[in-house]
Amino acid sequence: MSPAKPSIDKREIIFSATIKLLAKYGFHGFSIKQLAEEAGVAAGTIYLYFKDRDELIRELNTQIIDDFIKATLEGHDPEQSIKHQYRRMCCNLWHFCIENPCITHSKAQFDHLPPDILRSQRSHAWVGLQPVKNLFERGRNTKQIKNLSDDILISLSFEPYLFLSRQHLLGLIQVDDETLIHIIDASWDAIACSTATDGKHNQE
Amino acid sequence: MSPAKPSIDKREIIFSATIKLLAKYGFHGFSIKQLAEEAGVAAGTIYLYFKDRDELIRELNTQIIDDFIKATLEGHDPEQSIKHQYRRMCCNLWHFCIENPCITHSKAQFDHLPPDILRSQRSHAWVGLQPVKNLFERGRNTKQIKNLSDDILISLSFEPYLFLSRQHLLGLIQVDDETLIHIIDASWDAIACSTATDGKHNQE
DNA sequence: ATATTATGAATGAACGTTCATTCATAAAAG
DNA sequence: CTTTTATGAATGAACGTTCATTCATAATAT
Repeated sequence: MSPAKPSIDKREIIFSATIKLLAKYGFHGFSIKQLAEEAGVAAGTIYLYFKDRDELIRELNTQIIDDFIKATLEGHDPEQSIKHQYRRMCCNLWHFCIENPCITHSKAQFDHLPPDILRSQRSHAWVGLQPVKNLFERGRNTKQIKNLSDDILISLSFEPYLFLSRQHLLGLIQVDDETLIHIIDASWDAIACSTATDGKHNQE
Repeated sequence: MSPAKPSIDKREIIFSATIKLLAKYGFHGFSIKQLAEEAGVAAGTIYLYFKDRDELIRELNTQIIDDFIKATLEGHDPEQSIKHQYRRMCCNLWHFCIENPCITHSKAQFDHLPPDILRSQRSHAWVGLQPVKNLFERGRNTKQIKNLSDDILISLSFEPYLFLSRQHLLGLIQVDDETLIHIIDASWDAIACSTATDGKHNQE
């Protein structure tokens, strides 16, 4: 029907169409034909930008991880107090999730790929998460954060936001701004050393 | 090869073969033919026990949820202290996860099905989770647990164990018994009211 | 003109599902 | 105790569909 248009960022168009479809249907019912239709290109065009289906999925995965990390670290300032940095990150992560429903739901699809892919995905992610590692390290050294490994701290602190935001987006729960603050404080409690005074109230 | 036996638990055999394959390959690369091979039955046999592929998936999903809930609540005693009940549940959940790698990995596959299926899955789960609701309610009333909704408390407390156990099973992290205790305490901190003395040390 | 970009019909592999057939066992008949 | 008849669990080749991928052709850009 519509022949060769100028084309600038067909690649991006294909990416976002993929995200949209993955968010909507998951890997079930995701097909190149459907993707071509959603993206408004011919099936063959996709193969001009990606070697095959798997490469498309892998590269999208990498980009989504980078987007999440970038959003989470936005405005990061290592000079500030640890709890302040942490709160900022949580807030960033939460808002990125609810402002980008398709990305959030797509990401969930990628979380359970074959083990070997998960491994490379993981090592890639940790590179970008260096500021988080630094934050945790400093927190452990100053006895503000529990003496647990980075992975465990991540699982206890940031991971719940992904789960919660997905439920929020599905309309299964409601999280308003005030509740979010309480959730952030709660997740902080999970990783923080429970000294008598941890500054919970005087930093509000 | 193996002739027509009376057949008792072919259904169970098919179930566990499905779990095994889902854990290994995910929904990608899961096919009826492969399932038949893994289960040691003919492709057609599967359709004697399940209407179609989707029904198999749905019923397996329900059974897995029930297994998780049953395992988590094992030995549950509403008479004991809230923290004691909570610790028991966490411990149960963790051990069920690491003792049943295939179920744990399979479950992850189901977590991201189409929204309408997720809804019914969810409402089904909450029925079995009544003891957890009761625990949270009592905790909120006695100011031992933060005044947050059940969903949010679940996300902050139990959900991380699924994520952690998957990583543990993949060999990406190591969690020994001592670390587990610290994780349980940490997840308790997330949902517990942070009064000056919350009995962290005198209940050990 | 030539090079680049896009197309979508064509292809064959792989898929879920069906169904005519087999056969070990159970029931009935001798 | 045989022999005959009936059963339905199990089979796997075959079917129609859908899929990812290719490529000859066409459109646009340089």
